[in-house]
Amino acid sequence: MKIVTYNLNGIRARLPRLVEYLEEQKPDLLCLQEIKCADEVFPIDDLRAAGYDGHWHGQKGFNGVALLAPQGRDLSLRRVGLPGDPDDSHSRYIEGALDGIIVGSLYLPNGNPVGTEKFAYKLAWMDRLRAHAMELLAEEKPAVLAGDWNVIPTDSHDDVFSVRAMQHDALMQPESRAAFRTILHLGWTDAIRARHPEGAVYTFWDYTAGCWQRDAGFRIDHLLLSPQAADRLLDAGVDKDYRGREKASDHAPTWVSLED
DNA sequence: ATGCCTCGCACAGCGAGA
Repeated sequence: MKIVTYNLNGIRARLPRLVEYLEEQKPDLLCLQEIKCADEVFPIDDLRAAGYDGHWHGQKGFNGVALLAPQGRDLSLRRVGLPGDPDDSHSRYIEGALDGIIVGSLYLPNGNPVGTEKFAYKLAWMDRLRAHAMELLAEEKPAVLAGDWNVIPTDSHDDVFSVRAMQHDALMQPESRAAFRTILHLGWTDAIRARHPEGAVYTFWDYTAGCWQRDAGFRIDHLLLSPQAADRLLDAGVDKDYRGREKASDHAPTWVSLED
């Protein structure tokens, strides 16, 4: 079972890339982020024509998350929105289940600039995610928390092309990393690092300054596995070549394969 | 120190991204 997380940076601008991905990779479950559209203009007809269906939680212009699975598969919707703050207006979390596996698609706040209310919002959102991640573990089922976590886990070149270039970014701050580690240490497994303990595995390359061409990327799209999911881990990786195609997102699809 | 590029919005540049 191939589960993919893909930050699209606009589902309408990326529709040819997305349909191509579905046809070429045939994922069992796709977690989307930054769809950047209101619910009523989500291009569900185009996705159904490509053989997929799903659930989405949109927002005009910004954010937005979704879950897709092949038509005919029983993808159920468990939750829209992250619990813990009824006043939070950002569409950043949606959760479903397929074949007994719980899957959350999350778009964690970027948090820049550091020292502003945006950074405080990021940390508060991460604390809400921690609480929900605990609730999920208590179910003792296979679960995957997949998405754009907007955290570069370490200073290693395996995670970031240049510490110096990124050191003041919200993705690299000790507080962001501590919150990420706190969630991991509840009992979640970082699927990419479980399968690739060493070596650069980047998931994002900025559009500017020729970052893609010189492989100046970093790792911020993560799939975290509950113990029951980690027991079934077969492989994980990044479908990197989609980043180099025409009208690409600045993120590459990142995936995990679980034993059926 | 800022722009680099790209998106959506709305139809001109601007906010946001990371």
